[in-house]
Amino acid sequence: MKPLNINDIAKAAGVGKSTVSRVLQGQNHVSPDARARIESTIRELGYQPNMVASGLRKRRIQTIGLIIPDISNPFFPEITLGVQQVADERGYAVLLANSGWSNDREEDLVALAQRQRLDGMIINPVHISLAALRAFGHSVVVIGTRAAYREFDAVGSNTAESVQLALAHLHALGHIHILALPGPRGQDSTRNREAAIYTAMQARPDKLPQIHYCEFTKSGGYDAVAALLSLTPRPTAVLCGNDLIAIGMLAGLRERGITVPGQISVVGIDDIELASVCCPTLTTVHKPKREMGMTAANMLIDRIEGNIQSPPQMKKMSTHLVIRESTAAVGISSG
Amino acid sequence: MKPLNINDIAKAAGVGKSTVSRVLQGQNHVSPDARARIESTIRELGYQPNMVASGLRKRRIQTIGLIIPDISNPFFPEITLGVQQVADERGYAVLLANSGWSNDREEDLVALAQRQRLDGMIINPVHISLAALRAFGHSVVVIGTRAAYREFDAVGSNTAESVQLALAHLHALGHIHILALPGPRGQDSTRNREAAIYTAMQARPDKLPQIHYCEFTKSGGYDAVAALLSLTPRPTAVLCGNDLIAIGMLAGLRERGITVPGQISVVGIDDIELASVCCPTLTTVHKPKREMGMTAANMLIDRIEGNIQSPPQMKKMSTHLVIRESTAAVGISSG
DNA sequence: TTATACACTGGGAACGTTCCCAGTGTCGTA
DNA sequence: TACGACACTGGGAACGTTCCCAGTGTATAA
Repeated sequence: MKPLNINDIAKAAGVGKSTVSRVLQGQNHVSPDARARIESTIRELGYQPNMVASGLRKRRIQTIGLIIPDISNPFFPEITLGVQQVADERGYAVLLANSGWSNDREEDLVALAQRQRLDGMIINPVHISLAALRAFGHSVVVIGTRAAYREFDAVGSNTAESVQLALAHLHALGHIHILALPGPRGQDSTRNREAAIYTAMQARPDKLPQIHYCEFTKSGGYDAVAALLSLTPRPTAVLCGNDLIAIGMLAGLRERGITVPGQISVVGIDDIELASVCCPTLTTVHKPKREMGMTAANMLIDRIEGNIQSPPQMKKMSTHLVIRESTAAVGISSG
Repeated sequence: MKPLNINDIAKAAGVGKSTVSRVLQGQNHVSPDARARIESTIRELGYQPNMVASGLRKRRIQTIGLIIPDISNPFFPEITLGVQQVADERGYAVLLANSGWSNDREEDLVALAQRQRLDGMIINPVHISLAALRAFGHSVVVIGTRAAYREFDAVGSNTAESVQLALAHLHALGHIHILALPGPRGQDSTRNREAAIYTAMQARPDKLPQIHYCEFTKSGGYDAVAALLSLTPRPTAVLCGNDLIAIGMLAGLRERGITVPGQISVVGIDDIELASVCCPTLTTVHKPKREMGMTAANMLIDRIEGNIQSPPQMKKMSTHLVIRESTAAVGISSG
């Protein structure tokens, strides 16, 4: 009924519980004979050590938290896979939670992580306060490049570079009237993208893209079509804050019979798998999502295991442009 | 340095630790005065109870496991969201792990769940043995409708119905030469789909679809195009085991200049979000993924909390056909 | 021979909760 | 007044590990 414990094994193997514990932890100072006897007993009885008890004593539960906004956004499963792969290799389990872009949920989840005494946490923060994040009291790695969180380790993609690549591509194709959809108004990642736009356009401030705000979702992009069509002169290209927005926009444009890239070029950011399948296939800026997850997990576990005492560092992964069908040179007929 | 514990709170509030514990657990037999003092002390000092210690004593850690093959398959994030929503509402956290379709990983993960003393587990099994699943020793809910696991609670979609709907649709459009891609050879879910095909075709066993095996992935569908083209007479329609296969097939057909649905009709199963975005948009059988996840979580937590003592039950969620652009009546020119 | 080092061993305390139980006080009723 | 019922209280044992430490034995060096 009750699962076996270390004493049962000790008795069955005719040794003390300390010796069993040493074997479980792979320590020395155990005679080959005792070790063999213990190991075979464990196998025979199918004993699985209780990590809850061990966690209580060691203050290490071999589990990290991963808090993301929304696992159904295809950007995040890739991050998750990267995190899990490394966590797994290094002996950690991953507790996954979705904040649903809500501040309250984010703070609740961090409090939960604290109660669960997780060894560390990787979070893609949306609104959460520094105070709440500090209260966690263990190592934290932030996903994203937001200055507000600079006191924590972070891994993100180079937003400035992504936006720069996308805009340069559109400029090279002759696009001057551009609409930018950097994300929802008032969110940090939106501001990052806007800032990147200004930086990229320093040389020609007269040709700044128009800005329109929308959610980071398919329907956000879909709804933005109306805004696009109300502008005069009508933009010939759209720079979308992520691929989901771009895909929503493609759907909206198709519905209205506007051809892409014939009448309007569309470029996304992220390079989710969908981007290579939608119609037309999407020109976008590739982010190394899997690698970002792996890096985050490695940074976190290095901290947890004390391999790093240095000040917090931010790793910016580099990005590259993937040219597909959704962009083309600005045409003569555009109306 | 060291986090607060229940004794610190007891001392600060001038009561015994038992009383604090009672407040934390929302029990009676605490005077309003003491309760108020304790609650304000907790808030003031920012105390978060240690769920590891509590878990050790209560043998309940308020965490369930979710083991799926691959979170990057868009079918699973939806399941995950459903599970998490319910788990969250009912006070449980979710430990997520990917088996990567590997038997060894599956067994490792179940052993991990056992060591972590998770309260229960939801698993979409691929190959895992009953023995390994039984060894877990806590409640298990299986995702899928596979007979082998009938000793556990299960929630799945009605495969027979899905296949029946898809085939009926193709028949109604006049398709007789059909290729079916039920999944990878030798996997139970593949066999389920095949069985469903035979059942659906009982009335006209002479017109059984051709069968070709492939992975449940985009590239599985992509590679299957070659097999499709080698058949004579060439099938006019393809029934794909899931939407990813269908989308891979669409990509492969487009590359070879074969029009869909002009020359070949394609139908999928799952209705992932991608299906409404790809080109042409995909006719498919809708599965209530989110609801399946919610149901699984509710069944599991009911078991954990002992609300159900009844024999294992299987819930089959019903499905429905979503007709989009990828299917049409069989044409005159098909070569 | 003796001292020192070190591999090996097992018992007990500690981790932070929850639960059991025994003890106090108050109230209503016989 | 005496008594049971019951709200409230706090101390100690228990959950299953890990770590500390003291103790044994053996080999090596002086």
